[in-house]
Amino acid sequence: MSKPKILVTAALPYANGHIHLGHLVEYLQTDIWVRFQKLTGRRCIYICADDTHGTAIMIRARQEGRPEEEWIAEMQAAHERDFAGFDIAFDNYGSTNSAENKILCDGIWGSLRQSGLIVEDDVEQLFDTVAGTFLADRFVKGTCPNCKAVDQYGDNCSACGATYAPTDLIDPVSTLSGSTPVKKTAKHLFVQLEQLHEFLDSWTQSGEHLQSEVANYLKGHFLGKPLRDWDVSRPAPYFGFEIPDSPGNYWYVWFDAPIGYIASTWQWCQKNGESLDDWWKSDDTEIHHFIGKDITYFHTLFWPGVLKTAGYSLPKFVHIHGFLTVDGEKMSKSKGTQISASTYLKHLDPAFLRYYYASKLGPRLDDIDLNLTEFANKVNSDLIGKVINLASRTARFIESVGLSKAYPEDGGLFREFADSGEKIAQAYDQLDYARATRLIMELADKANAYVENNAPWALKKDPERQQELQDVCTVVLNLFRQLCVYLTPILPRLSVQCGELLQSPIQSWSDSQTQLVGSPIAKFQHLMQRLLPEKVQMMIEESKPEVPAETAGAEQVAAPVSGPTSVPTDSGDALAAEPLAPTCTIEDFAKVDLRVARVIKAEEVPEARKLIKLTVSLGGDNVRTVFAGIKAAYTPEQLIGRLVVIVANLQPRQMKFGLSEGMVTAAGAGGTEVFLLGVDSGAVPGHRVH
RNA sequence: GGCGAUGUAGCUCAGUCGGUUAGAGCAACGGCUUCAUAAGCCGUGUGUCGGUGGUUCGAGUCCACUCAUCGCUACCA
Repeated sequence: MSKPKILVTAALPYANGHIHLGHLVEYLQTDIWVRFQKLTGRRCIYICADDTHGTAIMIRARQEGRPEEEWIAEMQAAHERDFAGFDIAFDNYGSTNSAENKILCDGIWGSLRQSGLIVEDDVEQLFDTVAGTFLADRFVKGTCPNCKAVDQYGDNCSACGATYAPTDLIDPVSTLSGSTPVKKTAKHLFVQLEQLHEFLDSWTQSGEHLQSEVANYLKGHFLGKPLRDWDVSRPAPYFGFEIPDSPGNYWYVWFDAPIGYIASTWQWCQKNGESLDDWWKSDDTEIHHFIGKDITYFHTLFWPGVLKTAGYSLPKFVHIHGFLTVDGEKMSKSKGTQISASTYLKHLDPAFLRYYYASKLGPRLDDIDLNLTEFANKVNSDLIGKVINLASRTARFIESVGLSKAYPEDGGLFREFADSGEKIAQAYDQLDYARATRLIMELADKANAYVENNAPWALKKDPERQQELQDVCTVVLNLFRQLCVYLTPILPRLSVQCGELLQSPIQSWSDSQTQLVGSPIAKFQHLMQRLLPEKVQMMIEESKPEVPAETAGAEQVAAPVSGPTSVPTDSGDALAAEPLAPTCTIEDFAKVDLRVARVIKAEEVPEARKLIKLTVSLGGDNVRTVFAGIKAAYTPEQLIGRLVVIVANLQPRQMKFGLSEGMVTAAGAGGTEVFLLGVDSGAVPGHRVH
């Protein structure tokens, strides 16, 4: 009997902020696991979506003066771009604001109604008559009813620690409008979770679905007493889905958010001719949720309760991870340690972070620390010094002859590497990536020692020993390939590069068991650049706020995934003006060879209206002529000497004024709005852009 | 306050059912090597395993207390 297929979800990022390195712990942990499962031949899909509803989005859109839909579309595009930048490969990335989600919410709501779980009750809340909306706790400030401290939020007092309802605040003020809110009663709908108490007790405590500390936490914190009713509705105005049988009321964002997992799966099913029931109502599918520890409650009590009631499969496992700290402290905007995904990508290779996180991630809820010094050391030492170095110190020796015809005697190394596959696979499967990387690096050490003991550089000098040289390099490159197979879930790009170098793509975990002999190898080129510590510093500097952090207010609403998220807000005009192109694969992108080049000459072309004739150097003798349509934005003098990024393998084009042998990349709308792409210091002509 | 966790070498962490002189990687130091992206190899660790007390022939490993750190504490998203 074949193993069940696997459906994996990561928490839905909230459409109110950008992805930062804290969020990425989860998406990378999940991506690595999915890639591992796929590599071993398991049928597995990775599902995610943007979480788009709620008061915070509504308020934000109002502040921006545009429709919520526009705002969330823009955020979603940014999220997807960030994920793609880190090689996080979702099978489907949906949105909770989708037609599919609405239909599913309706159905699940019907089940809850039918099961008699829904009750109505009046809730008194503060209402902002100016903004015309009920106020969530964080949108109200006032004087603490207990200690009389002023300027406290609606839920608890930072001075005395008292907790209270916002309606208890003395002299409350709405942070939205500055007006004095009034008390107003509205009807809310509740889910009586207590009716499912017995089921939740056994599901959470079975030891099969949760980490033990999570089960303990739930037992101690919630399950020891009656479960409270869960308020799942919000009165208008609210950005979300209106409840069909309760007009004027909307589902609370946390009701429809997890249903987004199903909705996104449904979209995937539609695209791939699959049946949703095969994935969400079948014993032949294991559902695995990956979440941060801050949203444990929703995924381990409420969500199983909903699934159970509505007749969907329960999660096989909810994997919960800890938070990210940077240099041992909470991420801090002012210290520049709250680093956005896009800022990271401007400076550093995503492979670095993928590897570093992997090397620190275990199966438990401990927080993981991004120690910036260790980050640079470890990445350089492990990836460049140990693994990649194996290829770069041997491949060149046998570029012309390829691999030996028969696999040489290697003292059992290949066998040993192959046999380690099982242990490494087990570590991956158990989410113990730290162990997996440790095991892989142990092997890399052995491979390097083999190089040392067999000194191919000495063999090279002796014409009598060329066969030996080829044999030694064949062994090392085979070991290198085994390491690449084992690292594929973490470093998919390296895996592809290894396939190109040895002209045999890595397609399966079992590739680590087969020897490559008698085949040619490609000309060696660097597989990865070293991590320069100064780039880390630049990244931190760029992450620091330019102005002091704004005081608390509507801007600072937490995202559903760990960590604070307020970041500068850019307008969506540029994106709207030119919508995203259809998705391209990494292979598509790899066809375009972008190179850093230096402008060594720039000349006016008198007859041309838009063109400047550039002579650019890729280093050495490699000089070419490029015509660029940037006359309105730049003068030739401004260009000489600077570094640009060019498309270096573009088919040359005969233009009126001469042959253009490439294209200079630039952003902007055109005309005077043209901004050449530059590179951070450190790059030199000839560097490829990856 | 309650609850869940964590506290082992300068840093990040392993230490399985309690059992001989407590381990790894990084960093540091010494030597070797030069094929490689100043990469590699060999060698070097006097750590009261947060503290106190207890159980035991024996505890980093179990128990109690204690200190420190982190997180959660549902109508916040």
